[in-house]
Amino acid sequence: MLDSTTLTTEALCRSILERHHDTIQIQKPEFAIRKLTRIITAALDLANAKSFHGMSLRDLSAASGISMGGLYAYFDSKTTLARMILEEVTAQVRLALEAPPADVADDPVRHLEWLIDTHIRLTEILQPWFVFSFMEAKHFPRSERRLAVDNEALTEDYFARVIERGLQQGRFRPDTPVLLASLIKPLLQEWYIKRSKYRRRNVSMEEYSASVQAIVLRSCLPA
Amino acid sequence: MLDSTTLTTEALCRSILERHHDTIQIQKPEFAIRKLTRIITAALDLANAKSFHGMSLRDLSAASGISMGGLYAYFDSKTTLARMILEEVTAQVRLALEAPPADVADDPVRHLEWLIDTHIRLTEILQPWFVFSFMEAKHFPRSERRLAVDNEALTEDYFARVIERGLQQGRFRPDTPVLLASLIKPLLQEWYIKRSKYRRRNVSMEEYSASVQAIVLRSCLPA
DNA sequence: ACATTTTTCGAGCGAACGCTCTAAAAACTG
DNA sequence: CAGTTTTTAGAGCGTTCGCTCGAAAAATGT
Repeated sequence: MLDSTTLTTEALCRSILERHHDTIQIQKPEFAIRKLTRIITAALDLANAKSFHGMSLRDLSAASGISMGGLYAYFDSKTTLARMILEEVTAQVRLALEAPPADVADDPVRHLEWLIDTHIRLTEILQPWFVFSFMEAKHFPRSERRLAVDNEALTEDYFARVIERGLQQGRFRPDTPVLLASLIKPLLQEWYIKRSKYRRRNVSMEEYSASVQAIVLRSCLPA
Repeated sequence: MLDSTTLTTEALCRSILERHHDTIQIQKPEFAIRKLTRIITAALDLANAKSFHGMSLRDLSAASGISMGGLYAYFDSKTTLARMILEEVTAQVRLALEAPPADVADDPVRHLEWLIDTHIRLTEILQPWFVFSFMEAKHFPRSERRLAVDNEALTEDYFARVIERGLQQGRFRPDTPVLLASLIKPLLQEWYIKRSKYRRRNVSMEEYSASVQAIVLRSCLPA
């Protein structure tokens, strides 16, 4: 079960530090994590308020309280900073969705419900991270763009495999829309991209999750 | 019926010229439309390849074949250029969706199918325009951002009204997901935002439209 | 206490940005 | 063809960008 007390920004930054320990010039890990957390927090704030391009490193320096030069002890270019965030999002999606509970994995219907609910819960906790990945990915150099594309393909694949299994087991109607797996993804993205709109309308995460589940299941369950 | 021979870039640029005739310094309309078409075409190309921020006016000058100074006879700032495109997209959505054929307007089911199909056809013809509106809107000043938000609210409203009517007439199941109208929109956006993905998979517009219609109708029609 | 390493700092670099401005070219008018 | 208006061109302005670098400061080791 996903838990917002373990999925903290600090925890993700620890993971980032491990992945980039060779390029991050700071020696003391605990020290580095604390500062990296300040940097990433500020970067997500600024990038989501304006855009990653619109956020200057002087902005980031002021918001994080770390000098221009100091920032470059943690990354060697602005693009690397973006890559850190993109890679971490992919890693967390993998962690969250790859291993469903045993009692869920057997039943395609429950598995589908679980995937939808888990994805929404994950993006609720890590909303700024997912918004960043989605909104900024298009504007990056090729290799970084691939990261975001692969990330979406990964999510779609989890759904495609469950739907395929449901069809084979005869649990889903044969005329289930072929594109269903592809079309679930935008339904999940809507939640974090338009988060403020649903907050304004007092739509809870549970309501949203239930609506998506209803739409998906009614299009693949026998009438 | 939408027609790609009347919905040309030139036709939209004529509409833009009329809306901005007071700030565009060129006197001869036919002349202005021809050049404005070159500018907008190049701007959509460049902005969608990189991003609107990433597109410099020197890029635009080179791609459109119009000098730096010449560009400013058509707009007084880069933001105004963006606003021209955003406003035109909103206008075209209005034109396309506001007046359904008489034989469609009476039946909520057919009306819903028509809205979905028409929106997909519209965005197929004007794909670069819609991608621009969606991708770039977040990064603009407040007033321009409002344009894009209103645009989405407008689309959602067309769906919300039809669904409401279907419920009142008892044509739709009472437990139709409350969020259905909001969730149709991301399904329609997926088509133009990920256009290249579906081209790669040989998914035709008709297939896509049918899938979306199936998903939507199965969640609101009685079982 | 000093020596050595690690970390912080922000002024400064070249490049690119949005935008302006004036002189020349082109297009009309009579 | 001269006179007038309209349009074009691109160098140049001030600003901001990503990024660097050497010196100061802090932390650590002996």
